[in-house]
Amino acid sequence: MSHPARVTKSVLRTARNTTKTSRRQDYSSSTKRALLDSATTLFTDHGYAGTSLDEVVAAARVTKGALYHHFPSKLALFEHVFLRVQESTTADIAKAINASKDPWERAQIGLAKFLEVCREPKFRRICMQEGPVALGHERWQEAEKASSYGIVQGTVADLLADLGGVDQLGEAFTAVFYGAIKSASEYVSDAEDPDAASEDVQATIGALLAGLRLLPAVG
Amino acid sequence: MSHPARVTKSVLRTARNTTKTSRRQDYSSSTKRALLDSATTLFTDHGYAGTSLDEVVAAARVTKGALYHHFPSKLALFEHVFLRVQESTTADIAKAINASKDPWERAQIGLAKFLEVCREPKFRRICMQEGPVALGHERWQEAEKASSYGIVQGTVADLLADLGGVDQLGEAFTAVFYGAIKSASEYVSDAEDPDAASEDVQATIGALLAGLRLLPAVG
DNA sequence: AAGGTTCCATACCCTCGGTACGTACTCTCA
DNA sequence: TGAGAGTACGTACCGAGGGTATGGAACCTT
Repeated sequence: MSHPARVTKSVLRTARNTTKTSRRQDYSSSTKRALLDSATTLFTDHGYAGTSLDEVVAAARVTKGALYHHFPSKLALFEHVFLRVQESTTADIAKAINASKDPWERAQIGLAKFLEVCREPKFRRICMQEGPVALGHERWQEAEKASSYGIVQGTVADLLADLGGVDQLGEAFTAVFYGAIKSASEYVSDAEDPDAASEDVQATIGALLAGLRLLPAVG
Repeated sequence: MSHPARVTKSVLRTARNTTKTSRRQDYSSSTKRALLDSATTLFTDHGYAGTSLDEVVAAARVTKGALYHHFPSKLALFEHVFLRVQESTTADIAKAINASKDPWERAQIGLAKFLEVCREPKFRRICMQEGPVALGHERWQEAEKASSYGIVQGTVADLLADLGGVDQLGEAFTAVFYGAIKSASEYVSDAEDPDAASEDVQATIGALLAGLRLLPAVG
């Protein structure tokens, strides 16, 4: 079998391109990307246990030999998919947040953006639902702390600093708040009118935070 | 093979017991319970995908014939286990809550109790982690609404009614609040000092609710 | 251009969920 | 009270799917 589909990317590069990637490497990375892409859509649609490697390699038009050349196991394949989705999503949120400097506004923007990306089935299914079970709770939490949770942590820290004197509750507050917005995203995604639900949820969380402002001493 | 282990329950009943269960039914229900018990511990320790039916039947000292006589599939077995754990847990919480009449106190008691039961690996693993993936998000949510979520919904409704005039946010608020306490339970369970973490978390949620009280108009 | 390496296909193995069927035990009823 | 019926299993097997061993073709190196 020749490789008609894989050559696409390499022929588009000019002859005087200085990058030293060989044709062979182009083929390889292209099939790897094809595997990751098909795996992403299949995992999104049928979950981790619900998709067979035969389906993945068929969709990528290769065989299991190719898959096991690039990934040591099904779990490793999922982990790559997971990290890729998580990374791109986190980057989106971080970019949106950095549009402002005011901690309360940043929190508001971040929440809205988070609710938005959570409506993408890819992120919901792979990162929120399948992730913890497939990777194991421990590994999943570790990855979370480096991405979404990390963003919330920073945002919340700024929020609490703005209030002053509640440092000792920071960790607990972050955990609780993170759970709240995750659940909020589920609520929005499942709602028959997601836009209206999104407004309700943002109002609710806004109310909770506003109430926090009125308290003289939280700790 | 005789059934030395299964006879235990029936011989304890007195001879003049009026219940009309036959010896055969005793055997049957005993093996079914044994299957559910071993499945519960194995699912708790290794998750749904991580436990094989061979392990389950070996632990229950029967064979797959017995298992498939009582349950049509592995998933059905898990669902029985799931519902059993969920039901007993929900009953515990409901009982604790009903010790008081004041909505704010009921919420506080319920939260404390919820944080407590979530520290049991059985409930955490089966109902919180494996449940949504194994049963499917839809089926899991349906079961949740009839148990833990239902309790929270009632408690929150009383809370908001006490505040007055926030009916339209009830649904969204419940969803957000439920996510908050679920995440709080995780935080407590994973903490190196769960008791201290539990206090922090309860203080945090208490602060959020207290802030809510100060708001003139939430909706 | 010859050898080595990378990349991938083919064929096979093993675990595990599920099924078909046989059997022993028990309950019912004549 | 014993014979038929039905229940509660055990045993043997199948197929799907994750994983491996092996071979070969294309490519890079020298």
